[in-house]
Amino acid sequence: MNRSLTAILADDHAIVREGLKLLISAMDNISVVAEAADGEALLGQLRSTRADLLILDLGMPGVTGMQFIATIRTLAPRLRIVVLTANVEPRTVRAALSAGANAYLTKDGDPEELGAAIEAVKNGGTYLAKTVRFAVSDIGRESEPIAAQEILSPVPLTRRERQILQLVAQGMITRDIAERLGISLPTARKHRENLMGKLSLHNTAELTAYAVRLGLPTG
Amino acid sequence: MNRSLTAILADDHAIVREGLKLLISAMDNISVVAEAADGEALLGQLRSTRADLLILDLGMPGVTGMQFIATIRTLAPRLRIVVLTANVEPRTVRAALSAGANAYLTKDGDPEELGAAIEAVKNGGTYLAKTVRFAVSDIGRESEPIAAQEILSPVPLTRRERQILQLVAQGMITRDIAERLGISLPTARKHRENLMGKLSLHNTAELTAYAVRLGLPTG
DNA sequence: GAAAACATACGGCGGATGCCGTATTTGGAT
DNA sequence: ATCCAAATACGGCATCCGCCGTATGTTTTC
Repeated sequence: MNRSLTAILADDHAIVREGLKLLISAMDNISVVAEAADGEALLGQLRSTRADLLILDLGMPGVTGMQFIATIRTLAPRLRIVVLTANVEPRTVRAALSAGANAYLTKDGDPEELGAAIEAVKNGGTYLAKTVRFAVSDIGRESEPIAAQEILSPVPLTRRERQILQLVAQGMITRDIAERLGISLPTARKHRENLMGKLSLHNTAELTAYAVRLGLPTG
Repeated sequence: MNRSLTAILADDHAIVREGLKLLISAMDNISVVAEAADGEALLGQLRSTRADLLILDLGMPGVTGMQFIATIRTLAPRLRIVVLTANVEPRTVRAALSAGANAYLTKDGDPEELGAAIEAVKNGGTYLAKTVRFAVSDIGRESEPIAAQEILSPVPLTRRERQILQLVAQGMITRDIAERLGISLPTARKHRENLMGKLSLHNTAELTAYAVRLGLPTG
């Protein structure tokens, strides 16, 4: 007989979180011992609570992309990380796995996948939602050139770049951003270009969509 | 003793829906009798199932803004509509209420609000999540000039405009959108311009931020 | 059946963006 | 003290965008 698993549940939507908690509680041998609504709270819970499993919503405020997963992986090497998100982009899936996630679930997937994922990672395995398996099926022919540089390095942003990303999320154009930060337009442009380069984004729409999904303040 | 309430649960994320179902099932005198993952399925359920209550996620595919609520209100005048969404924009809140919603809940709200909202609408009342009450509190001093034009008409978008808004939320530039929809670039541009005019948005960043916050499908 | 709304398509103009350079200054790490 | 990353600033060029027109066919609505 196995001992019971303990899980931390991290999702910024309290109502959704409550529902997930019930869903998990209905399973055998697993209990939710802590919850978090943002990245900072989650780090606090990880310090004060010992758990086997983390159910992590990637859309949370303060959870800045894959860096966050890598950080957790460093802090708690034996913690099993189950990513649960609405995002089905192949790049995100690969990045999450490279950063150290043990499973990747999508919110539109079958609820039974949650149980399957927990079972898989409990035994040291990996689980991918059916909706994203295609994302890694072609990893053999595509991942080689970009592996080390783009995926494993979760693109550390500088302070200025983060400030600009935040203002972009609020729907600002570069001219306004420059004014707000008290720097020249060319400089703001350069920061923005560097930012987009690091994130492999190629236009305003992609950049803004990325910034908003990170959960930055709703200007 | 009241008879038990019946509810239809509409949310495109199956896992979230399952959690919500458990959450609702834990309440007294209410049971989920049908579920839907998109607008079309929901309309089918409304035709074939008689229910007292609808829990509606505004981010669903095929649930095109407030027109959809108005449609439901017409089809089932006595149905109580509880909107449950991540969107906290005052305009959206007012528009949902104007279109006929009986309650407006946000996903980041306290789970107890769900019970409170159900209780309120059961008795013919209205419920607003704490996080959005400010949105209508100033309706007295602000609603007069814009009431008829902007609030009551929650800027009805055409089908094409909605399609384009959705693709914008995915980070597409106009050229790609035109190609995807099989129309010319000038046409796609025109639709986009009309869309921005209706929403009073003035650049790509604002439009994208708006679209993403509406909870449109994440890529 | 007439009127209104919608979808289609095109052109011009000015500004903003994406991408490519270069270069100086500054602050922190070694 | 030295080195390096970061922040600052500028220019050019092709493209995209925002805003302004116009126009025609289709669909919906009254």
